[in-house]
Amino acid sequence: MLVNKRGIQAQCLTRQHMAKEFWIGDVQAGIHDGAEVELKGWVKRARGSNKIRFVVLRDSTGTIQCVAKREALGDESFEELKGALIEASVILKGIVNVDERAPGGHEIVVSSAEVVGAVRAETPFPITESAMAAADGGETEFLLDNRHLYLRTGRMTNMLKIRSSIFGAIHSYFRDKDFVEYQAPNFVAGAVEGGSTLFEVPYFGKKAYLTQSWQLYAEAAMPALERLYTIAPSFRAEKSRTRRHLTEFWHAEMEVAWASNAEIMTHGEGLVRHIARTILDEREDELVGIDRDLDLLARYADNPYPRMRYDEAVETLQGMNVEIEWGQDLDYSKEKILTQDFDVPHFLTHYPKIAKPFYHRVDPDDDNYVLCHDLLAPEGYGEIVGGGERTWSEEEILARIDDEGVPREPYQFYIDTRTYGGVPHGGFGLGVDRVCSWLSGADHIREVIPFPRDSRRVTP
RNA sequence: GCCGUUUUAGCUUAGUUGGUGGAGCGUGGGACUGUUAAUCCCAAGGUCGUGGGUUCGAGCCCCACAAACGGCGCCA
Repeated sequence: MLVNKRGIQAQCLTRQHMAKEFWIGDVQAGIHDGAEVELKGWVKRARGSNKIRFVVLRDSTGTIQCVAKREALGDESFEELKGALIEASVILKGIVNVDERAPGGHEIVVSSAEVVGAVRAETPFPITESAMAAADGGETEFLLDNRHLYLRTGRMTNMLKIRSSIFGAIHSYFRDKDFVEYQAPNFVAGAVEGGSTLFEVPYFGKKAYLTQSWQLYAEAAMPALERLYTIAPSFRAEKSRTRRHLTEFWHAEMEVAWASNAEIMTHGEGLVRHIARTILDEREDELVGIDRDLDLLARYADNPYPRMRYDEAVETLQGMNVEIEWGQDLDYSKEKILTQDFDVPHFLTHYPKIAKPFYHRVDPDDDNYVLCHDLLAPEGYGEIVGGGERTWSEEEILARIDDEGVPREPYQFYIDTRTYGGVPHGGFGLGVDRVCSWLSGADHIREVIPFPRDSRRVTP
């Protein structure tokens, strides 16, 4: 166990006035060697004989072996500890012993034991590590039904910590560049993406929808804040059953006034590379814990992301004998073929106008194209960022809304952004869960969010 | 919406040409003073997803339904 990179000192200071004084991660880092500690945690596993018992205790910071001897504990405490089943919560007191025989190099020689929250034998903890290993770590129906308990397992704990660092990295990237965090409503009247993927909700006798994106409301605030971002849930009623889709997902979006497509892409690349760097700095142990290749992540953090026009991508695919016609959006099967040889994410730019919604700005140099970009992740994880310049003149936005047969009325506030001092601007949306999934090497996007929502599951 | 696969103990699973359903984990009991997913012995725990059919006989063959999972379209 390595010394925590954020600094042991800081960890102790921030926690010292809490009801819980000692943390397993700190003990394994060696800062309590030889001292008496009181550990509060949960039983991960236990083994031993009638005279000596080894309890592997876990808390949010790690695991440690605790050695309990009958002669030292006394019969009563020893028997109570023997009855502490997997996931029972306990308080153990003892001396920290440096011992090579213990996993992690440290163990607790227990002097007193108290079971706080017992687990009954009739209802043992249903998830066993060995059974999970037999299931190959997969997301079985059983584990999804017991998600609230599955969160306690080592793999999920690692995932959730990595996820936390990714959220933190998004905030720090934007805040370091003087972006303002800004919130949009989740109940909305109109669509951003296709209308067929709207979740309809009854709203006092009217119909409302769950938002698909923060973007339109961000554009309304763009003239006030100029550089803004959010991290918020977006909702899409897609019946997609893939490893990349959720019906409720976390969306990191940004909007910048006076910015070109190229400038927005620079932010997209900067953000993704910053995220990769941050988890390498903050979550090395957790990434190793889920068997992620750190060299791959370093490559994603340290190298520039190439940019390729849609036309080039189509030509490349046609050169590989893939059937594709100009004007088609790239579906996943084609993305996958295109990205299979990528060693870092690639931007695809300048899609045909007919493949994209009305808010994308038409390329003034060639009105068959729009000034947009998608960022495609390697390893088959697909699109992680979509963005571009917005249609910003009043005349053009009205024409594009009418062309696409979209009603004007729900978008009046959006049109007003152009009516009153419209300026060139753009932004992007990043699928946070997709980034978590890709950077952690997960088999499925469900693995990186605590309570996944898809077209067939809203429980637990 | 479409295509495919699966469903056996609390969990993970084996189950041959149709002939009395086995195991590992977990749980209970026992043995063991240093274990590393401890080991060893014993025990409890199964209307084999539901309904129907074929057969002397169905976990296995046929039909219907259900649920779950995987994939596609669409997207972040």
